[in-house]
Amino acid sequence: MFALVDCNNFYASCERVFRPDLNGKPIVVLSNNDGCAIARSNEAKALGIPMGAPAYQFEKIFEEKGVFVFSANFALYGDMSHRVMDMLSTFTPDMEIYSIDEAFLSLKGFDHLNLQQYGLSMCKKVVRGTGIPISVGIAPTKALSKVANRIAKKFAARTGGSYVIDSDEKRIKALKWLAVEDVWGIGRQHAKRLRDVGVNTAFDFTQLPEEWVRRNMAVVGLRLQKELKGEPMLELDVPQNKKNIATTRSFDSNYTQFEQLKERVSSFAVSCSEKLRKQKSCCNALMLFIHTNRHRDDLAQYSRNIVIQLPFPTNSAIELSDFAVQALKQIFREGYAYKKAGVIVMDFTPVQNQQLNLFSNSNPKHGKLMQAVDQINRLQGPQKVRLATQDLKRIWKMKQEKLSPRYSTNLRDIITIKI
DNA sequence: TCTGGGGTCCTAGGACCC
DNA sequence: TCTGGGGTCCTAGGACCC
Repeated sequence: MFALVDCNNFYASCERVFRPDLNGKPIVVLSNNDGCAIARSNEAKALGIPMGAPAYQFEKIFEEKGVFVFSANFALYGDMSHRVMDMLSTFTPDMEIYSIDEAFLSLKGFDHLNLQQYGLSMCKKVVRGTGIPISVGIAPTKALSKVANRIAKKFAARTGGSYVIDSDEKRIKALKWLAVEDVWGIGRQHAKRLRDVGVNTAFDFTQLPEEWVRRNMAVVGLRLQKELKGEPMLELDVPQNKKNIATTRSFDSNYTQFEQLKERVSSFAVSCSEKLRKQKSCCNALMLFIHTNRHRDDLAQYSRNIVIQLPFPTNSAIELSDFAVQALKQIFREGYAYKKAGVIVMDFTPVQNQQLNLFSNSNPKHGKLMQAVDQINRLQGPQKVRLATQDLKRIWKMKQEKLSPRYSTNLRDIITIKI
């Protein structure tokens, strides 16, 4: 059996942990630049604020209904996530952290336990230890544990936050209840096609002939169908190094100057290089993209990307920044108002076994230098040491008007309790 | 005026090899 | 007039996830 544990309205719940006065109040967390709603408390959902809602379109509702709005505080959410995962890891030796707020737990060999109770004990321990409410779904396959989790959450009043699918009756009842577009692994495109052929529920999907599923949804769809029928096709995934690493941002305003973009692009490359070093990889290729604001049809549109193959594998901030700026020179055009850019590094090789090039190689001194930089930044705070090509004047700043304190990761932000 | 960011996997088809 | 068989690798595009 697998358990799928996920945190309820995770980002909103994190904000609530340190603001208990917000219990029962509507909360919305915004994306970078305070752009879109990326998390909502149940109360905010009830007000009809959809996922991804542009903040400016809902300002009036926020105001009128007294919604508490927060800028995304990833330092806080990342730390709270660690705490939750730590607690969960005490319930099984075998666990896969699936996302910032979700984990699959293997319950192999736990058959002697009352699994419903076991799920409830997870809820109790995690909420007590971290303040974050969770839901637990338990079933014989990963896909079914996702279904069970939905039920646990949706009917929390009855389930207490934990639900087990351990019989065919329960499985079929659950699948008949679940709309096909809500199945894990069925997105918009597949959902539409399925609805078109009269498949409305997860159960209908399991009744489709395998050839149809194979033809229209490939082996991924077939695997999913079997999982929903109760035949396990997916194991716990072991953590692997990333195959691509990206740093991309929308800008707070439109950029028209090469110099402005250059500073940002350089910073994105530096950020990628830090992530590369963290997983001890070098990259062999780098992609850069820039584009104007797609939502503005009154402005001239321009969008391009370019991939450059590097002459040698590297994770040096200096070298990657150079390559990114070279790439920018190739695709930058005057006369456009740029709104977003990003650097994506690809085609990794491990640091230990680099293929050297006869004619040009990564500067051997950079390894030591980067180590020193990483160490300083780790101790003194991010971005203490930067490249001169980066935005030294700090002319840009992400819009974050409603940022909460970093309660759990910054000494200055620790709460004081008056007794 | 204001609209996020970061990932994965699979497949078909073209280019190439012997 | 007749014109094989069996592979691999790469890439773009499509689908999905949180």
